[in-house]
Amino acid sequence: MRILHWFRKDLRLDDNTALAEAAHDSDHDVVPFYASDPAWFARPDMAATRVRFVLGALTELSASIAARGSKLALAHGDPAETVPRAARATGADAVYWNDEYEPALAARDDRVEAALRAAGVGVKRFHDRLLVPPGAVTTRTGGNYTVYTPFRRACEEVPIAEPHARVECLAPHELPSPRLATLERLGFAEPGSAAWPAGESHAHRRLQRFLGGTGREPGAGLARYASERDFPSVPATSQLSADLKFGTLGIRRLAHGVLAAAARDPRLAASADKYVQELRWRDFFAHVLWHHPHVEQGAFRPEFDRLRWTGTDADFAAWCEGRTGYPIVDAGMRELLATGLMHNRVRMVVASFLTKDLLLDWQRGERWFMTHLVDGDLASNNGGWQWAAGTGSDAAPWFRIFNPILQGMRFDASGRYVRQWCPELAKLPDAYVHRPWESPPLVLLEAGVTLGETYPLPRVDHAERRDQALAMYSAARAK
DNA sequence: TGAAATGTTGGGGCG
DNA sequence: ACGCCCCAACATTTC
Repeated sequence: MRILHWFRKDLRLDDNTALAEAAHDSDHDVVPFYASDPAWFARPDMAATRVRFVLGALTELSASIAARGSKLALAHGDPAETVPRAARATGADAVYWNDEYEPALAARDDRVEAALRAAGVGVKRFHDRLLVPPGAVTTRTGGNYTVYTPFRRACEEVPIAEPHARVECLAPHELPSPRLATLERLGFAEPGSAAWPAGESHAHRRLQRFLGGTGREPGAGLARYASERDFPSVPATSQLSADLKFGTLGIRRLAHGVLAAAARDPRLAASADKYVQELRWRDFFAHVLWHHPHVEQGAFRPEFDRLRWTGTDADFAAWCEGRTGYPIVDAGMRELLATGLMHNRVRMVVASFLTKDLLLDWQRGERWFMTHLVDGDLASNNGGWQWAAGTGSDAAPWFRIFNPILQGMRFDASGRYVRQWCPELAKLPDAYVHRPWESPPLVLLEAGVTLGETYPLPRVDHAERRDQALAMYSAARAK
């Protein structure tokens, strides 16, 4: 029996559920196939940095498949046509793939499955990308969880599956394996951010570095995760979000890697526990989107669709470009443009600032993030924004408003992060680096800062906007 | 996975 | 010695 494995956002040979099952069921007669879907590239919020990441991951995948005596078959077009065509051309009895849970992708996959079945080709779909698939945990009354903590507790009762072995044996075949398209051919300009080394080997390298396996970076990553993951200038995070997004790393490989590291060194236990909890937020938001697809269009709680946002386009532009005059906010927004990532603590700060200081619709921020994040994921990004805006299922209370100065002083006390991304403030003393406008004129002079020229004056008064935001939210709830 | 406003307590200065 | 006030430190409530 021959099986076509349809690669999608699982661009790896290791710990790949559908691929491993296909290798098993077919006795290693697996044809590897990637269908590039024009609808995906054409999404209005698609980011060039993500397209580039996918192309990089495909390049490596294609090479490692070639090294195993096969080749990655490629087709460009609607998968409902290209997948059945590829199955027919290669004489496959069945097509296997790992499921996606975004409503549009799930609907597309249903169409592909129907087309395959109509053509007499079998289909098997697998859960792969989450620790716990949607629908696998239910509340006592049979509903789905909308609050994180009970969700997490329920998920903790479900054992994390063992990673699947890397598939080493793939079948030779006659399907076309054209050269990969380039960014330009796909209609994207080279992004301004530096490229993330993409592909399975880079993902594993990042994982090993996070776990401290190289030994070259003492105290790197996991060892500091529990205590320092909230400090944006400290490299205590895994940097694996894009690898999880595009499947260059399997979630079981990651989770078991972290847990095994903690088993070897008990000092890592707290960090490992915390890290898995953060992975469960990713699961949580995927489940919320699956069960409540309306969150893609608006607030989880409909009363918050009535919020009357009063911020201006000029405010939005200042936020996007990192010139609000609040250093921690500007640093984060510039990090996003320069790297395609932003530290999670800072994501919360800039999201609070957009909604509650600039009084701008969280959906504008959501879209901006999607068009610039290399790890941009509908469920996680939407969930994060709804959390910050207070409109979500298990959101921060709407009246929880971050003070960007206090957040800066608490999580970037040394100012290292702000100085990295706002170098024009580098010479300001720690005491003023998060509030340059309160700096004595002489101190500004010595630091070479001219407010309004070398660095913006604060665009809004935080205390004032805080009151306005509270009034805005109260009004929406009262109606 | 806040922050600000408000309330309470207790030590010390001082008449 | 005593009461009063101030205010820092901490706790609680409110947004």
